[in-house]
Amino acid sequence: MPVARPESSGARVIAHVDMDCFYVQVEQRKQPHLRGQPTAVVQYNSWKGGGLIAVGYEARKDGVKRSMRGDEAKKACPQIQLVQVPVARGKADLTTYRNAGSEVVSILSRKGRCERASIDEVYLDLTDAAEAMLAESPPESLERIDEEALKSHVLGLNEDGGNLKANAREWFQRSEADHRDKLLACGAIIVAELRMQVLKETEFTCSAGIAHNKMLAKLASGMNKPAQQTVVPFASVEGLLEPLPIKKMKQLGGKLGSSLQIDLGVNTVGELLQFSEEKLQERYGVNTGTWLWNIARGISGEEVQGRLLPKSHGSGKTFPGPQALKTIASVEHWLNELCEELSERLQSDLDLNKRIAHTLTLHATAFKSSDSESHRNFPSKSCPLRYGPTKIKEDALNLFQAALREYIGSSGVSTHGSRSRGWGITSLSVSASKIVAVPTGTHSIMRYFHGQDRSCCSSEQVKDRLIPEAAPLSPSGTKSYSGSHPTELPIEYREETRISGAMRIVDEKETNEELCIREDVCDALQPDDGQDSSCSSQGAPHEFIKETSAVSSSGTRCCMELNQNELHMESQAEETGTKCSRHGTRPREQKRKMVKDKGSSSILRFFQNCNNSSSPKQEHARNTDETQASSSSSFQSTGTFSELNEADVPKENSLGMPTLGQQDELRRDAWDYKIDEIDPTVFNELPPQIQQELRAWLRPQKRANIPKRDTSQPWLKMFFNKYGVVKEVFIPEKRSKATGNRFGFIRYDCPVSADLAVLRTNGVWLDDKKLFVKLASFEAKKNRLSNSIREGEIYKAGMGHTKKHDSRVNVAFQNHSSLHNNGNAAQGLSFAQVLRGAGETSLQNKFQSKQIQATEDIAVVEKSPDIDCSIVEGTMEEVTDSMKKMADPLEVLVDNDDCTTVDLASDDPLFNCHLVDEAYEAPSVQPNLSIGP
DNA sequence: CTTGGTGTGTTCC
DNA sequence: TGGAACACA
Ligand SMILES: Nc1ccn([C@H]2C[C@H](O)[C@@H](COP(=O)(O)OP(=O)(O)OP(=O)(O)O)O2)c(=O)n1
Ligand SMILES: [Mg+2]
Repeated sequence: MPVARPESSGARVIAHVDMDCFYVQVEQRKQPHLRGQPTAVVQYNSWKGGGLIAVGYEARKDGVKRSMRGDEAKKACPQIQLVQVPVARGKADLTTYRNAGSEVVSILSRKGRCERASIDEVYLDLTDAAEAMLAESPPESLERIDEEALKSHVLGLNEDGGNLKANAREWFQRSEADHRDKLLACGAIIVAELRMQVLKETEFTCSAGIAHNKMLAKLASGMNKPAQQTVVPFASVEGLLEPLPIKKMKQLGGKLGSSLQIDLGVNTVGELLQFSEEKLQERYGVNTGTWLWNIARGISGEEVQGRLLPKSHGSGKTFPGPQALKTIASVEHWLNELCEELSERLQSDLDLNKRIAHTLTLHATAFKSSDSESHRNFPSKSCPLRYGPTKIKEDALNLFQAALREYIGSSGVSTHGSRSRGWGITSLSVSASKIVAVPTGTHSIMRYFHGQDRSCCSSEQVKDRLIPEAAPLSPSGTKSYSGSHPTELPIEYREETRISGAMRIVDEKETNEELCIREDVCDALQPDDGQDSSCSSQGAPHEFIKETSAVSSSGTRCCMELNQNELHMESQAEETGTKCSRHGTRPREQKRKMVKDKGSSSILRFFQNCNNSSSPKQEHARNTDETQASSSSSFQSTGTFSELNEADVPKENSLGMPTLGQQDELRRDAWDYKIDEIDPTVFNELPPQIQQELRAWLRPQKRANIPKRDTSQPWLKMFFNKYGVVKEVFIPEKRSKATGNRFGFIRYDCPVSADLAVLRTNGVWLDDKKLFVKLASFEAKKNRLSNSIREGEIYKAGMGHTKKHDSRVNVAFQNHSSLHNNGNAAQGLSFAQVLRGAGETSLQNKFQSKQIQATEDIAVVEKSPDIDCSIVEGTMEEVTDSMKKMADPLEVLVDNDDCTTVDLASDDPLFNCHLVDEAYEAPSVQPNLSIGP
């Protein structure tokens, strides 16, 4: 029953809620005997006791920090209890924490629009609820205000003197208070209730900030940390921000913040006020400049996104040091593990939330030992995502191979069979993104995925059946959960019974509808032979979260531009401006001094690091590189920074800027400090080398360019190693007669498809024939080819996209790959489905489905029924045949860039060749849709 | 192969 | 666009 927002005040009530030492609390709930004890969560304890990722407040008192090793933590706090992160498939498994986060979200989303900001944080827009409370039962009229609310810290209230709670009560009930303050008071009461509810239902404590925008709320939630809440009244904003070190502000904790410090000399938010918006824009770009100008004044119009579920899922692992993967086989093994986890989570998301991911991405990091100076990053690659563990594994491996070829190909390091020659993989990850809710319709996907199991069919049934029994962690609703878990299960068992982290969004409009997606709606949904197509495994949802607001509230969501406009408007309106108070020079000197002191302590730390590490480091240096060793010892011998000048640094430096790699080595092996532990406040007092490094660090990470020595055409190079290993490249002298374009041929070690039909039929390359650019959309293609191709005429079967092939051919017109490429999925268009054998869709009618039995991989953009699409399997002849049988071939516009090399004899000049025209755009990696051996 | 490990989200080109 | 870079939990 939201009350309309009064015109008079655009003030919002925004809360940020952050769980206290979250993973630790999760573990303490699981093992209650840990409560009250100094506790931390580690992963992989075998090496140096593992790495800490969460630290309880008792242990923090002893100086235990996140990212310490387990051994260090023990040293700092001998009684510390270290709990290990669960391990599954040989890697850390964060499922329990995701699920715990979901529990919390399901509670915190009850009172207003809610945004899941991270695994343990949410933002809430409580404006409506606060306005409603103010209208119906304002705090001043309340007999009793929640204890918890009264414990709020209210910035600006002098907390030092006298009774804090009395002060707070007075503030809450002041009748003469500003409307905005009253709203915040209501917000604080609501938040206190929510926090109590979280505690009651989950046994977790959390902290919160309540303010007029996200930025301030976030700032506030961290100010008083375990189990407390902090309110930022409008009037306190200036006083809060003015002395605040800029690095404390969200988004300024990294390079941008350092740049402000080093390049602008700005160390506190107050000092930022002196710069005009134009000045900031000039240095940091229009968007960032305006953003900086605004946040310095406490202005942030960013909306709370109504989103309770993650936008992507990922699974990754690092392989540090000697564990680096050096064979394709080991990469494949780990990719398989990662893909299995990912597939499980995708399956859960589908089951619980009816969401489908459309893009699979592979990331990796690698090193090349044969240095070769082109120190490029391992590229990431993506392709359309097909559901099912086996398909995901296969596609991920293909992506990896494509990326590896690119990585290796450019610098001459070779692969020898599957064994690496000079490369190593130090991290792998797969992720799934472009997740969209499936459209509503008439057919439940559950029936398909779960076969005979009717109980999974409707969401209601799922809810009724699964929630109570499957969720030892948390029944939905208000029933509180007691900590009576079975103690540590064996890993295997736990893995099988683990709970999905995904949550079901119940969309009001859709609750009673079954899903329209059916078996082959979307190629993406074909389950493969893998294990997780069964109903049971991990389908157990533990939460259904009702997406109350947001998702569909079409107008407010999305568009950055709108927000930016709001920003401007707000800066003119009230928001929380301190805009008149620029150039507060008076406290500035003091500030400087203060930060300087802090800075010198950081310098001290720096020296200590140097000294502490000098002897072991020296030893280490001996084991590494001469360069490092020498720079290390030169540093030690000089003893002071001021003497460490250019002459001391490795020769390369005198020639110019050192490479990043060299700097890295210097940084870590010779001196052993971390670049972001240096306090830029004292930048000018740092030794020149370190200044230089800091500047280098600040510079945008350049894409290391592929060395230019290569004279071949860039348009040709885009296809190098794209589909296989390049065996040969040849570039005719002449240009295409038709287009005037340059062109070339790449011969791979495998069959490819490309513009070959024309070449074959002609016998002579390119004579009198046109080259056609591959285009994504039917319309574009039609226009482009209108001169040579008539609608309604069948030319020849072919493929929409060049890709690797086995002995058989797939034909795809505007299939999911095209969708992937032209971004339709990303634009939120929904997918209709074509069901084998059923006759409801237009596509079906056109294709007379009976003749096309193997309609895997079908995706149709509803918006453009004219480019309905299909994939037909078979040999080239078979495919051509079946297309001729189609009732209405009008849409089947095929041009002659669609053919494969699979039929060619090995001595054919075009065997395994790909013709590349300079007008081509770099294609993306496609899943290997081939069938057969 | 190294700001520790595993995930997320946004911005820019 | 996809992909890199960045920022954060
Ligand atoms: N570099 C990081 C930071 C955080 N986390 C995980 C562990 C934390 O428990 C959880 C939440 O992060 P927070 O930064 O909110 O830290 P905590 O919740 O542990 O402590 P606090 O009470 O300070 O919020 O995310 C992580 O895995 N790696
Ligand atoms: Mg937290």
